[in-house]
Amino acid sequence: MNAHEHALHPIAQRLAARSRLSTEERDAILMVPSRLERVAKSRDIWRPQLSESNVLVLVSGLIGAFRQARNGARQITSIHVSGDIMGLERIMTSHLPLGLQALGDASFLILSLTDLRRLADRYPAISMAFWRECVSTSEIIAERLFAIRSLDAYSRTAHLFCELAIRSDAIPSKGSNSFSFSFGATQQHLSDVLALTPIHVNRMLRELRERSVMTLQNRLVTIHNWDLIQRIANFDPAYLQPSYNNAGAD
Amino acid sequence: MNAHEHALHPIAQRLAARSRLSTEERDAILMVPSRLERVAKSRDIWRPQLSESNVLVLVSGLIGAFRQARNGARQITSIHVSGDIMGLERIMTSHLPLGLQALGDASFLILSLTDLRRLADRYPAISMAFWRECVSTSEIIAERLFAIRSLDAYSRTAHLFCELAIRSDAIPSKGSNSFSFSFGATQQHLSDVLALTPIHVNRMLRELRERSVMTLQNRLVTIHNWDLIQRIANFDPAYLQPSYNNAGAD
DNA sequence: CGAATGCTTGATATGGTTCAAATCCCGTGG
DNA sequence: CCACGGGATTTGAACCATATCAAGCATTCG
Repeated sequence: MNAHEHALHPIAQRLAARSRLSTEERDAILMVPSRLERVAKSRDIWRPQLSESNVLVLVSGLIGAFRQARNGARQITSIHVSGDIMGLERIMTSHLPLGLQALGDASFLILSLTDLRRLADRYPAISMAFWRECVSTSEIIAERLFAIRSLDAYSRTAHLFCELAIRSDAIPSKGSNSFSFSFGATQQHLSDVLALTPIHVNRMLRELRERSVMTLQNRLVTIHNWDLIQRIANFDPAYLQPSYNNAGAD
Repeated sequence: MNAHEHALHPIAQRLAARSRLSTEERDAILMVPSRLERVAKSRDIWRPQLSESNVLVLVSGLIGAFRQARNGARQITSIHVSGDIMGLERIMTSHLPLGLQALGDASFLILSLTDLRRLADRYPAISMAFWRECVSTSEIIAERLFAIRSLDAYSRTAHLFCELAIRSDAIPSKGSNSFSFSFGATQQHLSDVLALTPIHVNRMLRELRERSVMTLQNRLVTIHNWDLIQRIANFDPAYLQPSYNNAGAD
């Protein structure tokens, strides 16, 4: 096993988890060259309006995908957790106004768009797997839009953590009602995701803490009562359902 | 030319406009059976949580894609205009919580998911074209999320009509600053898209009218000053850029 | 140990909501 | 052709969730 094969585990793993891939296809993915990069502290990785020809795979930490208004105000459209593939839509449409911002420390793989396009051209199953990834990202954004509209600040905050708990694979298989996962973003970042002021985010977190729903401290989220927080958030994990494996059949 | 070929023009046209398709591929699309359906007046077409095995192509009128909370509150995540393909993501992931609602009178084609899957399996270029459609829909949702967060009610309303003007193909090629397009939805519907009360939507429309920016009356939107409304909306059409044609090259 | 960054709290302001009600508009049936 | 009815639009007034402004406190890190 060479360095690349090892380094690429994340993307192959992600695709294989959600789509059925043959050994040949899996190997083809492992052959794609990549380079690991790290950022310490929150920092912009991509600016919107910048034509980029790379795709990123998050290895550790959190990255926010954002859009930016002329006045500098940001909306983070989705928080990415490790294993997520970012910028894949560019295979279809280059020049999208997408920005990426590390939320805390992060490390990620950089792959070339050209390589991935070649891969998609050659292996239809991989192309499908990519497509499925894009749909999944899109669902997350749609659900956030929904949450921002119809939930008040308290439920909205709860909703985000419900989503992250599942996407970070933090739910214990045992029906335990309490568990933890790491979360390195600041309250400022949270406010960019939730469409709230940092001040108000702080108050909502306090309330969640005081009501023994969940705590966020030391970059660690602890859910005290999984049933309760889901009820508060009006949360229905359907939209996160790991996609089904076969594209050809029902 | 048989009935089906005629009926399917919309979908073939849309795909061909954004992706390069061979004659064979185009013909294959035209062969897919479809059925035309109409609804008079606003009405739900699909309920979320309903597992549907169809894809819809809007022929005339407007259809809103929505999510619904348990308390009945709706967020319309995007308004579809004629030519749009709805529910295509289901090729990849069935069982998505998507609802569709006619906004006013509408007519649309119904195609079977199975047929389209077969098509995608057989013709990689068509599969790519589908994928591109999904990315494009997803961009529209992301931009709406952004608008709801960072624009106030007035700009937000303007923003929606900027988007619709372009998507409805209403912008005159001549650099004229004023033009019209039809828009059959009610202010109630608008409030579901904009994340505002119907009352407030009404006020924003009044303000736009009084300031000679645009008018909405008799199911017709008239933009009086295209430059101005774009400035008010902070609108940058980049995200609607008809996608580029070749997936294989930069 | 000092500086920076993030967190927390209080006081005040406001954009948009909510509730209530009048008016307009258009299709329908007499 | 007119009267009727019901949805859609418009307006007013009071209220509230969240923003804004201001300031002090806690951590972390160089």
